[in-house]
Amino acid sequence: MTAPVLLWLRRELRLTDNPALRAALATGRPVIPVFVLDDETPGAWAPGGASRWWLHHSLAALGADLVRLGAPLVLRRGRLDFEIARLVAETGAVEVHAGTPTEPWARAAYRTVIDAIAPVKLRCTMTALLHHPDEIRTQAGTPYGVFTPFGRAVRAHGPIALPEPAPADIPGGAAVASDDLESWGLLPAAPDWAGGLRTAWSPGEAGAQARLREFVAEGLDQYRARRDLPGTDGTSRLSPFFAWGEISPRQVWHSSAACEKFRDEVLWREFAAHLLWHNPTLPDAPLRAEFAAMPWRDDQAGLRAWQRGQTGIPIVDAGMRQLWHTGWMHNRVRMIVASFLVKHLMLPWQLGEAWFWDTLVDADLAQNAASWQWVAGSGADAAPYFRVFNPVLQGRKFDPDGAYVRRYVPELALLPDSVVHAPWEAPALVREAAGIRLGATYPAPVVELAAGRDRALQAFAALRKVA
DNA sequence: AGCCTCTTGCA
DNA sequence: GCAAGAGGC
Repeated sequence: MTAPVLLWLRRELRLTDNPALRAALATGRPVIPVFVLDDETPGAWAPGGASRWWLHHSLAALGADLVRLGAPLVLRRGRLDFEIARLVAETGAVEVHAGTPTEPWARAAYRTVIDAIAPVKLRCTMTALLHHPDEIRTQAGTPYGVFTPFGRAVRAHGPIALPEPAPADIPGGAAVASDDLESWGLLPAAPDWAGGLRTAWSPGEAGAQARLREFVAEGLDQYRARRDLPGTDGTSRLSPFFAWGEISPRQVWHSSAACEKFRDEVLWREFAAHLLWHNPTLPDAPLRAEFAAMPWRDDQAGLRAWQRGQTGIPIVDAGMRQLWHTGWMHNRVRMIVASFLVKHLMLPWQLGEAWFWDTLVDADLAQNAASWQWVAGSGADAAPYFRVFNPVLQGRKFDPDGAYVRRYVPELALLPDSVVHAPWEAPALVREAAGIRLGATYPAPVVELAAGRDRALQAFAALRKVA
């Protein structure tokens, strides 16, 4: 019998346009697909709670698809290098095919896998990005640090390869023992907090394809006009499918030719991944060194109010509650809540990054780190330090009828549009008529907005002076 | 991918 | 009295 190859799937949980799968099939050998759950090697960046919920359903869907195609998915739990080496030994595999890792911890781990399986080779193919980060560089040969020229360079780099269809069948190898997915305990049990996630999402490749089709058919032409309005269904909501590689950026790119504004968002994703590639400490340390001296505050109560959506600022609380209940937050609101944490509360962006990592179904190391640093002002192409989002003005501008706030902060539902984003501005009689008592039925603001803004501007200005 | 203040133009 | 645009932070 022909010796098999392993197809090690990690964050490319799809059959459509999966170059690693294609490379494995091209060997002409039986293919044994494997997924290894390793909660040790990633350290702080092991998947968070919401990501684990998603992963469970994604693996269940992929497993069913792979059975149908003839190559059942093998699940193992343990250190990546041990488990891949063990599987090579068990199966007599002559090669291991995988997606090119993009996270710094994974890039290091794959080097230990290479040592552990030698002389069997690990063959990596880029599955997560349009281009390998080394392909996109400035004339001077340096990585791009500003989005606009980066995007221009990607667009000028040549046509994006067309997506490959899923194979009709996969020649499987001899049977290999697999863990039972249920035994991994990826789903929350006591308490089961995933009710809102189940309502909001259909994880897995079929769900990804359905969502893409629906967005292209019904949302793409309105994207530019509605993308910033959190009360509407104006964004693609593809991010969680991207996070586990249930859809490929090439497929999304080629499906969205009718809207360059949306393609820009695909390129922002690409930009963040390239930034992390070239700056491995991006998730932990400010890219601009002078930000290490930022006098962040220590405020457990403020952090907790932010996490729970109890800051007393309606649009912030709506966003944080949307995140808690659905595992996702509208992008416009992500910028608002992040700015509020980092600037008005002056809490370190790493605390927000960690909370998002645990609660987002689309948690992605590069996107999360690059975006938090962008808001904090410490990242590449960052928002200037003096750019402080005013959550009341943002709310009035992007949620003018308060639909979003009312949906996620129902205790404010009866307030008139004019004050729904600033209940403290409402005359006492208006608040009373709406059933609101500040500090009782809804929190008083944890920080006075003008004072918080001034405090942040002063701290950031001092930082700039030092630099 | 901001906010604020000031100015201008018009009612 | 205000909306809209310019320019500084």
